[in-house]
Amino acid sequence: MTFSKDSSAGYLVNDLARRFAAALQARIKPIGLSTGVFPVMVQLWEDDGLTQTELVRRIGVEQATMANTLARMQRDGLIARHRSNSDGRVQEIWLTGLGTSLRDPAIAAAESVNAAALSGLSAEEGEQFVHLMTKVIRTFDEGGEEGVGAGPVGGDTRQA
Amino acid sequence: MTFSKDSSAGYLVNDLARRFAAALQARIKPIGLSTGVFPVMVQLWEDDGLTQTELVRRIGVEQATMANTLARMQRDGLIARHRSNSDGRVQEIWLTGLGTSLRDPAIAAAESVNAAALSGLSAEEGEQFVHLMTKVIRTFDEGGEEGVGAGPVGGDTRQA
DNA sequence: AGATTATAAATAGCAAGCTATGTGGTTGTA
DNA sequence: TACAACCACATAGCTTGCTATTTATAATCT
Repeated sequence: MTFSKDSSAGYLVNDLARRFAAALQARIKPIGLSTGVFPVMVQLWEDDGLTQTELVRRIGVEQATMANTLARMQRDGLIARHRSNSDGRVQEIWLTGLGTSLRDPAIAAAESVNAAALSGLSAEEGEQFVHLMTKVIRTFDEGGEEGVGAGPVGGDTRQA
Repeated sequence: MTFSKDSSAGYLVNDLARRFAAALQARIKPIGLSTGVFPVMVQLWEDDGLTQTELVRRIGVEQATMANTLARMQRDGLIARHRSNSDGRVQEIWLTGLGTSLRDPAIAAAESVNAAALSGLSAEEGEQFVHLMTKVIRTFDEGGEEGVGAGPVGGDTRQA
């Protein structure tokens, strides 16, 4: 009855997340990126010119969080924002040359973090790990109304 | 080569951590606790009167983070801080009556989050999940110098 | 057309993490 | 004994997340 943190899924997930973030930060800070910016860049490398709303939908963070992140990204020269002509409320987010150029090193950094983190697991265990996390995320998504979660978190969890 | 976030361990861990945190927050906010405070309370419920340094060591957060968290906890009436007589630098952290009284409901809340989150897994899968997370954390700990991580994170990872 | 409602984004303010630095108290040593 | 080094804690300032509210533009409904 002593609530062992060593076997609490929530405790471990939180611990792991901070470790992953620190490891990623260490690798991408030298090229001018940070953890909060990373998911946005990933989306833009895939589809440039998205709107803020669409980024919010895909990444699953709150609109206010996204607005702040984009402001920092603009300040740091990673993106530019243009008002849409068809709808005066909308802003399209476009990568700058700098932003575009960071793609390959940034993705390499992220993949190296994943590889290092999973290096203690067999290939099979690594797949299991990813599979189980996906399953738990799905549980949060489904149980959202009745019980598990309470926020947004986790945009675009469609089953391909 | 499109860096699929759906199979990136780091991406998934981060997503999961935010979901767990939101779910826990929703359950403990009504009793006056928050996610940052929770690990500190767990330690104090186990060993009251610890010093800040000892809490830092056990929880694995930076000293500055702990100082801020403790300040909020004091402001909110969860703890009191007394200077040690034997060493004028040290402060002992003691739970207030309120802080002590929250133990059972808070632990129940945390356990209900874990149960809900893992409700989509079989008992075996749940154990696997916890086991794999522990293993990945150990990898970070070991590989710390040569490669994986870069911060502190994860206090007291002794193998019982 | 005018008033209401809805939507996109920004802003205010807080929590919780981090790095870097400051400030006293303690220790050890020349 | 004085001073240098060390240690515990606090503070400053940043990022990244959140909720709640505001502002501006569309869209809709009499």
